Amino acid sequence: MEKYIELSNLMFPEINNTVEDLENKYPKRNIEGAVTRFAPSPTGFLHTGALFTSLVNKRIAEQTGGIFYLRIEDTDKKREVDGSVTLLTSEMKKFGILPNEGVMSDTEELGKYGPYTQSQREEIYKICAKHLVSLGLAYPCFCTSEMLNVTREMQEKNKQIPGYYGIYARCRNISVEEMIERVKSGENYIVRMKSSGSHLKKVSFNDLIRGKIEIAENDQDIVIIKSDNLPTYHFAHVVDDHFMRTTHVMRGEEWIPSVPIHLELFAKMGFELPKFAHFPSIMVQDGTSKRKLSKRKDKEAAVSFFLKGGYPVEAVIEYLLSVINSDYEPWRIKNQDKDMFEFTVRLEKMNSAGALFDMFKLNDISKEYIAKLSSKELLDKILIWAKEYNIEIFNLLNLDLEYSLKMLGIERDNVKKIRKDLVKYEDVLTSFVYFFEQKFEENLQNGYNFEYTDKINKDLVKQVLNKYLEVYNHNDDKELWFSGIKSVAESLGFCTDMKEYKLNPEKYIGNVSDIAGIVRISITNRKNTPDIYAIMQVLGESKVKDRINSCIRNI
RNA sequence: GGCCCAUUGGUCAAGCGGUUAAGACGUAGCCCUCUCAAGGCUGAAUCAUGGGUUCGAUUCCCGUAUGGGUCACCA
Repeated sequence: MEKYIELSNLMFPEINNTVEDLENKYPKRNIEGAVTRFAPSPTGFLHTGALFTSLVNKRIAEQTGGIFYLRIEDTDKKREVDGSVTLLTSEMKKFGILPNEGVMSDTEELGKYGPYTQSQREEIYKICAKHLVSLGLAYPCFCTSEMLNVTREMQEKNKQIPGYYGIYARCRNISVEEMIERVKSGENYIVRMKSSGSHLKKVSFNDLIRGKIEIAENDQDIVIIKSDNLPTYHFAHVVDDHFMRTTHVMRGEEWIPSVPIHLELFAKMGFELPKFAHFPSIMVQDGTSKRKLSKRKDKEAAVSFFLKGGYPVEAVIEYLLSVINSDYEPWRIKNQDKDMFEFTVRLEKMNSAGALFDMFKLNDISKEYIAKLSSKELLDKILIWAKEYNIEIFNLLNLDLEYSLKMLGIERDNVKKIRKDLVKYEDVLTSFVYFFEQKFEENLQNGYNFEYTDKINKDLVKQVLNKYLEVYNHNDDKELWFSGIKSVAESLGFCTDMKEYKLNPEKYIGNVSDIAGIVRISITNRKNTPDIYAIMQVLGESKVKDRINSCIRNI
């Protein structure tokens, strides 16, 4: 026993504090609610799956009146990408899932359980590693990576379970005396946990989503401190989640296979076990099979994809909510006016199979969301978005804010008949090009979109437009406006009654909708638009007349 | 390959031993209509497979298949 203590002092001479000191420094939290966390590696942008994970963690904490904190897991210095923390936190902020403790930005940290960046917690891990060594539960391993590779290859060749365990765990059987000698002599080493498990025995734990999960015990002497003096994920997870007093460890399902390691580590450290929940992955269709959403292959894997395109962040969150608990949608339909966060997320209702990312569904939720906004709210949101992501749209809308507001207000007043053609903010440009003079003219470079037929030829179109100009009165209300269209139709031999036209099409040149269509194209150069009367009202009398006249001249 | 997790329409999924197997997205048709969108109505489409257990299995158990995950001094 004393030899182990000697060894631990030799390995960690600079460490004087004990686990007990840590227990005192980071006392149990005095709150009822769940303490949850999101613990990404700073390897780049915020992944859509990570957004999903942090959303659940945040909701569970908030619903129970707990704490949701952000911890940065930067123990792999090779993979670290500069600026990640700034990106990660700013993207979380945009989606409204900022933590209430931990890393808040690259320069700011909140809370008494820090530091919340793992590379700054070296001493804490060392205290814990030293503790294990002093108890004979961890030991220095002098094996080189070359030796490890040779062993692994041999094991694979012989169809044995690869890894550092049993007889292959060469350094676990070195006598303490020899360990002391070799450490003293300055030999390089890393620290491994001395496993006492057997893969022939099973351990089980309760997963909040999946229920009881039974897996073989861990029997590997896994590395806890690497040669760069930083801990491995497993060790850092156990130490941090204990001393940050996490109550619910909720992460991706890729962690399930390593839970036995964590279980053993918690036990060896004498720490109380947190609750576990493992989320299914968000999948994507790839040919005939599905696979995990991939950073490299899938544009929708990065949350910046939604930000850039101008998906309302609320819509993305609502979509994710509907993936988390499919009863979110019926709830939403019933509770139109409620905030989406009034919906209670239930882990046990979460499906444990991976769900395909459904762009159609997102689009639908997004349309629905935008449709519910007032034109003022919409304009404000688009402006905020455009200022950062699409300066052209920003400038166009700013040309005349009153005008932009009226434009967005078209067919937005009638709740039952509201338009849903905007999926994302970016779409204003394609949907409403013809409202912007310059854009409209650019579009005209390719000519007008008239489709001439035997009956409706260029001359007739001109005739229609000339006649229409005669009856056009900008102050007409919608009904009068339509009778104007009808009168043009009648005078040129077009039918004004749709049913009649359908019955006897041969009697007429065309019907009113052809007349309206001609006017529509002359003003917007589009075959399909929202209510043409409303468009004319927004454009204003002079612009309407200019466009019709210009059309007559140029076709 | 070992181990783990999963499997209800094209997609997300309700269901938790007896149901005409919900709903939403998508899709098809019709209606409405100045076009489109929206809206309304209607339709097509699902329990992976083989064994058990049971009076009765989508539901419980076992095998098979398929898909996913994981087996590092990465997280």
